[in-house]
Amino acid sequence: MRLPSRYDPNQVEDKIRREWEKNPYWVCNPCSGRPPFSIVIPPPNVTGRLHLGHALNNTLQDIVIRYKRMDGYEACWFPGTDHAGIATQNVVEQELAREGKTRHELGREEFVRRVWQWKEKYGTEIIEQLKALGASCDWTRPRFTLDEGLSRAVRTAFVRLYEEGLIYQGNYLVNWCPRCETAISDIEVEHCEVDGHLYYIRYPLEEGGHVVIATTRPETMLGDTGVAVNPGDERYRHLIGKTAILPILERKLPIVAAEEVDPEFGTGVLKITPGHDPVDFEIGKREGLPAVNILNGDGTINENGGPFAGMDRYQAREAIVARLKEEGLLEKVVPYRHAVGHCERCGTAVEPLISTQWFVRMRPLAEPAIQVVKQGEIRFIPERWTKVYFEWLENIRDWCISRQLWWGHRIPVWYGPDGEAFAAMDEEEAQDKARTHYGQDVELRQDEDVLDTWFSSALWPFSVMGWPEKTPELARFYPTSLLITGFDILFFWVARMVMMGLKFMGEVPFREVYITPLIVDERGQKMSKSRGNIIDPMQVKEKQGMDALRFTLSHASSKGRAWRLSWDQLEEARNFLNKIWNMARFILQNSEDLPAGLTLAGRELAWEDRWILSRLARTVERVRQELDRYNFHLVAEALYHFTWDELCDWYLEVAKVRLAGEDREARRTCQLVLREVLDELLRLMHPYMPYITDEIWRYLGKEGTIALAEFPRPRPDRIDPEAERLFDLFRELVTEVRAIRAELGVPAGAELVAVLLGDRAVGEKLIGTFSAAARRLARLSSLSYEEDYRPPEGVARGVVGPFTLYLPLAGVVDWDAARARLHRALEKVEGELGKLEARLANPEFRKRAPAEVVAKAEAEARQLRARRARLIRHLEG
RNA sequence: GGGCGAGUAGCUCAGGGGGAGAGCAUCCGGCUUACAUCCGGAAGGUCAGAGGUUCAAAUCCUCUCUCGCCCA
Repeated sequence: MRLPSRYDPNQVEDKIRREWEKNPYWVCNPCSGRPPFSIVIPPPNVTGRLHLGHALNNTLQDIVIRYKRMDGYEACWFPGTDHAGIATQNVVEQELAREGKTRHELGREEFVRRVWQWKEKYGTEIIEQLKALGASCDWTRPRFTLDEGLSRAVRTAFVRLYEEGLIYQGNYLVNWCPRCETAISDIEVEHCEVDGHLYYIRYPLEEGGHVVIATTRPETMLGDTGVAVNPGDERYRHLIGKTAILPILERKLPIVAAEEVDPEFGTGVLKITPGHDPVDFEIGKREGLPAVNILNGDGTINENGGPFAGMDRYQAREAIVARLKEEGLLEKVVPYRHAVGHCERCGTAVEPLISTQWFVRMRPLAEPAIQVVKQGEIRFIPERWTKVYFEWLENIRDWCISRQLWWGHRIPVWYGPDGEAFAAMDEEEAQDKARTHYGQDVELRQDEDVLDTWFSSALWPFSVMGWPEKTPELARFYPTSLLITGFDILFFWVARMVMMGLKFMGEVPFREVYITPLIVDERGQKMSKSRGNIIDPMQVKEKQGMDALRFTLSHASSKGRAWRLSWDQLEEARNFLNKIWNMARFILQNSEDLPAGLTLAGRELAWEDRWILSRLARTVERVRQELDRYNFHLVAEALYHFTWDELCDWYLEVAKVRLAGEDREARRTCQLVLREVLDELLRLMHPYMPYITDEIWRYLGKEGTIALAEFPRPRPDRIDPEAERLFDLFRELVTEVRAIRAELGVPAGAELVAVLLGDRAVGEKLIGTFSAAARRLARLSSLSYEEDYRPPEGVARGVVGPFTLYLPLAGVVDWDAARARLHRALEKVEGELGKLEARLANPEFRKRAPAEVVAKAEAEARQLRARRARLIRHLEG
């Protein structure tokens, strides 16, 4: 068995992946007897390529699902993709634009066909990348939010909500994106601070004189139908009930009182534009002021804009300002920074616009969604997200679900000749309903609009399992066990799934929600194309491998909202993989001659065997515990520490003594322990680093994939404090010798004699057990315990636990350095002892602190005093 | 305006009542046949600041400062 001395993930990962794909390892069986554990994937957009956000949450999902699968659960991870209405339509429109065409030229049917083509071509790319990441989804059941079954789920949900009065149509002010030419929901609007201007405009009064009104959007004055002041504002109270004249258009504007007016803003007088401002819309409704729409869907001024009709909204702004200036009605313009809403998808400034849209009534759905979390039926991790969830749901507004797009679920509503609406599963059913309503057959036409993508996503946890059919999957795997996603879609998706799950399934969609942080670059900035700071997961795969990426990403589960990723960290993970590879290589090479069928049972273990098995048992416990708490980073740390600092740095080094020794049986025992530890450690690490562990697993001569092997179980019988104490002493001895050598400038090759003095029983046991190992690791020609030792001239002294260590070094060494070293050690001991003694001298401490804390402090103080005494003696000698 | 998060070694971050940890970087020494993607050693911190609670605070509470995010 010749393994390369460097681990090359590119050689391994694709090979293992093909192996996984040839076999039905991840296929789950809803009828097995195992306890179920299920996750639905946050469906990535079909427009997408895998980015680090995907890589992160899918790595974590995969870690959990692999863990549960190995631990005996029927673990099912449901995969799929999202049709992503606006985003996908946009990319296809861009493609058309390059051909010099628009979707309108193509027509709806042809355009939708183009999008499907696009989806077929690119929609699988991200799935391929997820597979490359190692995601062990049940790939035999991929779903797409626009496929036949899910479309049926969407129509079913819509019709039911409509029939219960939870969906309604209305003419309201919505957020309109003039570039996408569709309505979008409140949470699809991103507010960003923008440097603009505040324009102070004179509005003449009918009775003479004028009021000055400040606005950031002067073009909206074309839609003004009133003026408002705060009723408590002394300056303007006399104007209430009077009339102002709109400049340019000369419309009469009643002056009304409104509490909403902030006397501090601008001049304290507000123009009322019910057609283009949410606050004004409310005031207008209350005061009976008409709403005038001045905009076309593309952001140009419509026929209500008088002389400005046809201009773009920003052109119109300039033209209006120029005109006002001409007429002497512009008092001043001052720079002003304010928040402007932008379309989340395309970045265009959105316009509030009145239009007829479909809405979901949210209050009745939100209330139960709040309750289930309050009652603990769903738990957020980290817990603080619960509050964010509540705050949104408690202040929820109705959800605008219609979109003026062509790509998506067409709204299942048909209109009769008089505009009567019939929501139905299909046209036939709509006809039936219409017939009943009208008493005769009439011509129906279907609503042109499609539904917000998130409407279908909200049904995902049960629609992927076949709802509205009653399927075995639903019976077995709903509610799902866990959802892992980013906080950016807490409102868009998580909250809505809870509402819809409760509504249609009568049960929460998941028990736990793990919220991941956002990944940013090493300087803490968002990764973006424009910044050029993107780390591409597929590039990482090539350079360091997916296991390295996964291991690095698993560190992200800390407390913050943002987590910095750098190439340095990826390199660290790559080094770790190389370490694992070489550790395995060492074990394999040194146990090639191990006869099959030998086991550890009945063999007498060496102290170091007991130590490593004890450490491994503790690591297993820790890993299970932290995995169960989703402390992914602590698991990673435990794996790293055990593998590198305990197994490689100490156990393997000590094992070399027996491996190279004459004692055949001792050698066999050592080989068996090495194999045992490797076997168990690989299984323990598998969810984190599936490729390398599966590869090594095969070299161990195991059947099948490690992914279906048993996850290590707790072994309290292997925990061995006595072995740990003795081994710690051994490590301290070796470390002390090494430190003295290094600090005193002993040539690296020189072999030294070492003598220990102190507790006899322990000393003899230590040396009897670890003499050969200590000699090897500390480069000693001899190591002895002596009762009665008279140190010669030129001896270096050290302290090891309860022992004094002597290293005769005549002529080899820098004695000033030796003294300096002892001085530093003494200072450190005295510092620690001083603090400890002060604590112990405090009667309150003795009275109030737990007994074991006091006892521990006393023991430590004793040890420190002994250590100090020896150090002082050494300095004197 | 309201809320949340972060501030610990030069850098990236763990730790969250019993006295400070890792990786990288730095310095010194090593190709010791698993690994130089390595090995051994060292140096480096009044845990943002100020109060408080406690026998005991990086850790809990209050306030302040800096940065980031979310909601209005």
